[in-house]
Amino acid sequence: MPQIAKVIVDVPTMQTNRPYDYQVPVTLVDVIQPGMRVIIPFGNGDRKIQGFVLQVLDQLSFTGQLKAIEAVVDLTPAVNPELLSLSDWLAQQTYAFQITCLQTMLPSVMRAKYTKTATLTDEIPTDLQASLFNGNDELTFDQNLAPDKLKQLMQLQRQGKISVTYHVDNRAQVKQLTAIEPALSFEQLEEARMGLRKSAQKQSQLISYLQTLIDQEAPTLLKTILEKTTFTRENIRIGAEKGWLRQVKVEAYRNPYANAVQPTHKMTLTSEQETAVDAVVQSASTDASEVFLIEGVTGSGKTEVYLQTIDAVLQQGKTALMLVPEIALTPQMVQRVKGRFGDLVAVLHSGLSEGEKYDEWRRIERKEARVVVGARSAVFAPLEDIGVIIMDEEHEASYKQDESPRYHARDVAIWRSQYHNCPVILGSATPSLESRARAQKDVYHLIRLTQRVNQQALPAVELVDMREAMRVQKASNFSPALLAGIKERMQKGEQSVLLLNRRGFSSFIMCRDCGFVLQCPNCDISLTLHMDTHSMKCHYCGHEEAIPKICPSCQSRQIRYFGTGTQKVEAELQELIPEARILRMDVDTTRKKGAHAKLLKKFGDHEADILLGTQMIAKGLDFPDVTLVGVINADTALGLPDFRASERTFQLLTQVSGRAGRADKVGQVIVQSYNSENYAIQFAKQHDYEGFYQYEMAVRHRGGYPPYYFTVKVTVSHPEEALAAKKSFQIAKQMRPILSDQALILGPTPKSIARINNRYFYQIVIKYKQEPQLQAKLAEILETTQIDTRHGFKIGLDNEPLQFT
DNA sequence: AGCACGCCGACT
DNA sequence: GTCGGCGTGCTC
Repeated sequence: MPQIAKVIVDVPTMQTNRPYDYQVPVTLVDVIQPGMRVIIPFGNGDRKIQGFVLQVLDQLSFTGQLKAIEAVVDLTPAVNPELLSLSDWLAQQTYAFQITCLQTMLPSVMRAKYTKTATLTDEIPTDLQASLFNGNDELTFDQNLAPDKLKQLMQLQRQGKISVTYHVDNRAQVKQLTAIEPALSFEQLEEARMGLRKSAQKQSQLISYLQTLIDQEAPTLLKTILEKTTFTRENIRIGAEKGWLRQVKVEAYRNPYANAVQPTHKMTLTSEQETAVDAVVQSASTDASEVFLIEGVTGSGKTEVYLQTIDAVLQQGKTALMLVPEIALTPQMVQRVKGRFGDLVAVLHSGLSEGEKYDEWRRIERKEARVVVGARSAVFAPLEDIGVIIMDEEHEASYKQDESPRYHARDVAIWRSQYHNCPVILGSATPSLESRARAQKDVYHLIRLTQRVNQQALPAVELVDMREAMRVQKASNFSPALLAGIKERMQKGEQSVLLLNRRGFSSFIMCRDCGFVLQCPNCDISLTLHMDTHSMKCHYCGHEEAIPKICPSCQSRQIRYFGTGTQKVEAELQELIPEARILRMDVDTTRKKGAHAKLLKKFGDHEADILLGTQMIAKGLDFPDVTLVGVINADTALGLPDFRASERTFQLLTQVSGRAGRADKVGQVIVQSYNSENYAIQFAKQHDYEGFYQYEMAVRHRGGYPPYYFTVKVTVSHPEEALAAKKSFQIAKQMRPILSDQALILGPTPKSIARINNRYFYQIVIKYKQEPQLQAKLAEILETTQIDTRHGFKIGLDNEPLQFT
């Protein structure tokens, strides 16, 4: 009976965002399964593209001429049934194309690359063949093909002198290594030895060696033999030639953590920790999908709770998924988990090469790894039979992807937990207001860890009012109190960590005579100074140019740096304390792979007194000799027009405060600010999350913000500002009639950076409580504005956006 | 996305 | 007359 496959094709547009029917060729009838990738002809020219099989049916719903599947890419489905249905839900939830969702769930190497080649089928003038085809009869189309050559090719195509073929390249390469195994039995080898000449010492040795390998299950890697024995490549080759041994290819995993990991052991739990573990494990064994919110002060041992929960779940024969913000996925963290569960752990994060990520993914897929630790996209790890999903630092904004599909890993985690009937742990010292409010309403189960494991008091936080400090001294980033603190630690041989809250701050260049600021030609934003590359860069579009020596506007030479970059602060501190050994950690010094870990190791080895950095130093670092944490500018985020500014400031301050004085030494925190009376700073000083939560909830209630309201953001962009504005007003007007009186439309307003990459952005934010028609209307708007994309419009939807600026 | 088709202005 | 510009529709 004829088989039909429903296929999602790799053409990310609104119109092709639906399954297409394909004939399954007889040869593939028993091969093709849902979730496999296939290569299919698509469109008029039958160009070859990749697609995902959704279902295989024996009935067809399509009445036209079917095309047949060309080939299968996978031997086993790349996407299992769970993830297939997750992709469907995700597409609905985030208004993204299903193909984009499917590709997001897989390692990037599994995304197809397409090439197009022209082959000569007829005689053409030799000079043309020489210039166009380089004398060959085949040519690959690519972007840098000169326009005139492209014209010539099109002409040839019209004359029917070339044929165009499409290729789908699969970049996912399995790394293979050569290994050997004995090809004969012990006795046969002995016989072979008899046939040798007396002088063939090495060959005899090889036979003996092979005999020792006979009982081994797996083939031995050639690499290992060459390293550990005296046999050479040539010896092995002769062995193979004489039929004593077989050379086989084995799949190798690129193991990014090949170096031995220190095993770590279970720690004794405090009674609070134990209660937490028990509650979750209890839930795991009842097949319920509860969400636990663990609100635990810094140092309360949340990680140990996670690890012991994972341990219990593994013992139930299930698997575990642990999500960590990218920035917290430090070598320290990985070591800790690997140390506990060894080779059962797969790690997924952006520091791995594409190939390494693919290998880790395959280890999970083949059930060799049963614990996955990773950043946001690890939430799609193909684990089966999940027993618990953990999300550490659940308040972190990096769990939300800021490109399509704009999903929040927390939502995906909860979806998967319902599929697997397993608990979710959301852990944080400073939970997001959304999660904490859900716990209040008993949607989540709240567990509070109030005791620190070492029973030590939280460090004292001292606020320094910079307005005051600046009155008595000249402008500086360092108050006398902070400087004194740093010097004191240096004398005691202890260390300091300094945080530069960089949000909304960076160094730019301004002319002191005319006030000219160097701007990006494509975006409405000033260029940022980068000392390491000696250039000015745009952080939005990547535009780069030389640092001007004279002002382009008034030709003055008085063009100077402004703002507070880490480099500038480092220079100032060095000047103030010449003998200080300072390590700077920011985007520039950690760009290279492994640089982050190297810097941290240096600091851990006491090669520096001071670690100076941006947000990235706030998370997860654990150095016993750090007894002072200084926050250079606590309140830059507070000035931003974002209702989450206070929450972010509170979270950041609490986070860094926890970095001071672990182990046996007392810690101190010095926070410099221009707004020390601000409630976020005050509650952070008191280490009072619950107080902050109550206060902030009241603020959100008054302003009508989440978690009291749901939000959705519509962004419209166009190269012409007036058109972008007009379209956004049109959309707002369409929305109004279907919304109830409870819903509010904010805007349209231009984005705070109105122009990015030569496009103007306008946005609308809809705040609502319950709008049954909203989702359908938004989907409809995406559908109807489809035509406008032809005229340069881009319309994007962001469900529950984290960025409002 | 990328291709064909079809309608208009500028050319051999 | 036709070549080739782009606007429009469609892809199982």
